Amino acid sequence: MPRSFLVKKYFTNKKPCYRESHLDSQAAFIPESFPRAELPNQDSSVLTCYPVTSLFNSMDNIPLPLFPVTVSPSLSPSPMGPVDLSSSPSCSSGDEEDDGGRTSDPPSPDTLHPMYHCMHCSKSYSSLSALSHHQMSQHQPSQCSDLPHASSLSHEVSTRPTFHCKHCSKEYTSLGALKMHIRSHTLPCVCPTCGKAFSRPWLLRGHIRTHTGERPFACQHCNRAFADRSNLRAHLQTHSEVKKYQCGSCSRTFSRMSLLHKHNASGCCSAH
DNA sequence: CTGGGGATGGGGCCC
DNA sequence: AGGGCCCCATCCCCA
Repeated sequence: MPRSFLVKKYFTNKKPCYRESHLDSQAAFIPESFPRAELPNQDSSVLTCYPVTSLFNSMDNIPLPLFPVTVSPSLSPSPMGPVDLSSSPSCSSGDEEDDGGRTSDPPSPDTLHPMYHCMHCSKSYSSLSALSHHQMSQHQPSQCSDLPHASSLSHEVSTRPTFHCKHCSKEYTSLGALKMHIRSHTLPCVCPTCGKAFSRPWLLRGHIRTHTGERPFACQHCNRAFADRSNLRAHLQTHSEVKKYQCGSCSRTFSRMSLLHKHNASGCCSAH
């Protein structure tokens, strides 16, 4: 089951272009077979994640919260616009309220409330007891037995706490998942070279390779090497006669899902 | 137009 | 619980 693509659409339209043409000349063969991605020692210092709430402006197109969640003013997007990151090099100063410059996310405890939803109506409560009281008073069994799905819904499901993102309408069943998601809003990992911000340290590491030219993932079949394992995987498909992604109608195979999608979109099979 | 490379995003899993 | 990594996916660009 695909995972990430289900929620990505918010961000897809405005990707900055970070192409570095000089990288092509540095695609040297690396004799090691599929080493783990590692950064040179010199990069260890740049892996620090810096809080940059001001970059949050790029998320303007994110839907407003649909739920009455608590929003800390300090975490709100800055109205000042993008900040000159080059002038604020290594923040990790500890006075940031968000995450203190650490890699884990801001959510201060008082801003992350699990919400309990009534399965019979759309009301939400910040405590289980409040929900129970609501259900007892408003949805007695005799009152809700005629609800369409009342019998099929388990009590556990209805009272499972959910954690809402205060920046968008997404909700999660675990605090960890929510924290991970919030990073996509706060983008705490900033490239010291260009100021580009990322949600996770390893994304930043991959990005830094675009500056350093490091390509730790080498193809065993040719001399190419890649900075990203996924790109190597896609490349390996080009060495295969039978590609991984096959058109269901014409049996033609493709090395990438996107190519298959293009193929389908072009009307190869549907046009007939 | 097509195929491929580069860059990036995000949920889930593992440690 | 949190960080790192895996895997999958997408978009852009170029040959």
